[in-house]
Amino acid sequence: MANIKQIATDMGVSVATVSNALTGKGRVSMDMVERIRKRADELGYRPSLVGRALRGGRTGILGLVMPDLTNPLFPRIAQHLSLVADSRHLGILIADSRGNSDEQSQAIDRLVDRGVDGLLIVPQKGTSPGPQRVPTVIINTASDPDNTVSADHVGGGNLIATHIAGLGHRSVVIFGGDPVSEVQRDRIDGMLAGLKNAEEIQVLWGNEGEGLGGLIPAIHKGATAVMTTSDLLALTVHSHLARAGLSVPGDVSLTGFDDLPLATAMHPMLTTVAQNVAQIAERAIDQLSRKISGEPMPDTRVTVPMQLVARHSTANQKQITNLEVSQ
Amino acid sequence: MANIKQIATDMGVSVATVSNALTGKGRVSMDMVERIRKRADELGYRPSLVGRALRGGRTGILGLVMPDLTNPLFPRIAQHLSLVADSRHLGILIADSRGNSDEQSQAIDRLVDRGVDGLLIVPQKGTSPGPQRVPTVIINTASDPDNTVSADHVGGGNLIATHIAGLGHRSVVIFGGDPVSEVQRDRIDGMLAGLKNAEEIQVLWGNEGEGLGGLIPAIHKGATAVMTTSDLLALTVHSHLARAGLSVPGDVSLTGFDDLPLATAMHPMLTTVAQNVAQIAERAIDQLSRKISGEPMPDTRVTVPMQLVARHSTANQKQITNLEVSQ
DNA sequence: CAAGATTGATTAAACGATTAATCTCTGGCG
DNA sequence: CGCCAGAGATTAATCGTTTAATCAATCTTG
Repeated sequence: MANIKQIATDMGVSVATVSNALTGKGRVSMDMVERIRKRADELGYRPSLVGRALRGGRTGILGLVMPDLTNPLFPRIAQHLSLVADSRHLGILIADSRGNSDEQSQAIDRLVDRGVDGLLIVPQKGTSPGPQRVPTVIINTASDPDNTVSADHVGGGNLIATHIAGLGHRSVVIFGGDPVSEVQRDRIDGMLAGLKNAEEIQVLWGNEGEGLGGLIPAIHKGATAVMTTSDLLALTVHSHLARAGLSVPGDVSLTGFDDLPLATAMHPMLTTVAQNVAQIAERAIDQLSRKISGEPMPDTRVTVPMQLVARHSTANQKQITNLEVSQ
Repeated sequence: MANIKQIATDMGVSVATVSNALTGKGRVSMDMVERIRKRADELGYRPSLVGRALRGGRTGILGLVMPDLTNPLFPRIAQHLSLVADSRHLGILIADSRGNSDEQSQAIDRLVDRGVDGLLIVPQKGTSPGPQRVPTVIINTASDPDNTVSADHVGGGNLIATHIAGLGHRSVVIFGGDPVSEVQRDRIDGMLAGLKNAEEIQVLWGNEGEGLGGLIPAIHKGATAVMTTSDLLALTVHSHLARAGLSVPGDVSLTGFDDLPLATAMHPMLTTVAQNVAQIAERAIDQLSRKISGEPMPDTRVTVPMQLVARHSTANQKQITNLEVSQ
């Protein structure tokens, strides 16, 4: 591998001059700059980022800590983070927190040992990592303390609930996966806010088939819409409705959350709410870069709006139900 | 941050002695080793991996190149790779190849510039990256050239086809997403091999709703099972069958591939085939580490068996169909 | 034309570790 | 007593870069 010394001896100048010529700092004649650049190109010279890191005290690498990634949304975040990082000439080192907060801090330690300049943390459900030895930005849990970049889960809940209310639904079931998750609680809070004119709201919890017992009875008692806190949950609900002979959206409207790939694979395609993952990634890296370079922070908590994706699993409230309700 | 020099002056010895004491190399008295270790602990000393990398020529970092990750399997691979890497004291730097092979080589360049010791590449569909400047292992495309670690897609296809054949199905539809994908072609090859006693096999291609036109007619002509090359595809097929009034597995058996989270969220739960992602990750990093350290390679291509996950979307062939066939 | 400013380059230290080569003892042995 | 071996430590080079300090030569200016 060609290094700066090689170029220097080739051109009969000092390494300092080469460094200055290539980085554009210091004072070097136009002529010299050009010749050095040329030679560097010929040799296919690539500066050693390791050498640079040692001297400069910055590796240009960000650490990304993710929880157990059963949630299909995380990879998309990772993908966009990596895209944005690239464009800023940063690298991303990943670590897995394996579903518990002990491993989470170990993962963080390993990243810090490797000399990352900052940390991006998607925290375990229900935990919020304390202050770290390096600049840190938390992703995606709006209820967390400062230094957080997050989708507006409350706003998203509100958005989709308003959609449902606008279709005339007055009796609604809300189905959540896990009460420990701040994200899910936020979403439900938003839904409740958006449903303030509803006549009957029932909140059920449970995942992977549990807690579905209350669903069918609720519908027979007049509920005309089911709102879930995740597309995966919506799929489960959909299957159960189908088995009970209830059609979507004919008999009951159904909504998800996150706009996962399965939302368009289902039939009818799922009405859901999408996170602007690209923007979350961008803002997160923006914030982190600012912290690293010690710039003043304009706002310490950033919230990115969500977007309603209306598809075919929601429809106007049926007339029959209308009659029942108006009795 | 405490460094080796700090410890050295604290103890009144040279940095070389400290380094030797902490790494266990060179000649240092027991007594000295103990005292140095103690002081290092007190200071919370962590060696600078950057300094070490510069001197040693190895960063201890592996680059992971992933294609556009709409495929929900990739994140699981990434997760396990990160786990295995940890246990070997390696780091993983990620890069996204954004769906085309140009960006893929740029992503590789960036990783190499960062000084990774080796590359793990999950290639774009239909492309196979040529030889690289650093040791490389390709993941998950068995039809690729050497240096590949992959699930046995052919074997997996065979496995699930044998399951279907064993249930008495003789007329089968195979549904693939994208003929460009080597992986999917391998899977289908395996299925065909496992169905050699079948009487009628129809292969259809298409994703996101396309190509489904031929499905219902095929079933009315006597097909009793549909096999797909992906769980996502299976979900789409399932919805279409339901709309046509056909039940799974009552009227027709259905299979997926990969055992994604949605496989258990569906109803009935999907019979599918699972990749042993943990083992793939382990073997991949094993191979790569060997290449990096220049050890002789026992086998250049590694194949990891897949596993049948029989759930409730497959059942014995119906009697009615039996009659039809036996006419 | 002398003093000071400017330009273009060099020197050398620094970042944090590893390691080959060297040095200084002490003890063993003939 | 003299010599050698080996233990235990040090010295100094090295990895590839950046950068403050310095120097020599040229240009400006009163």
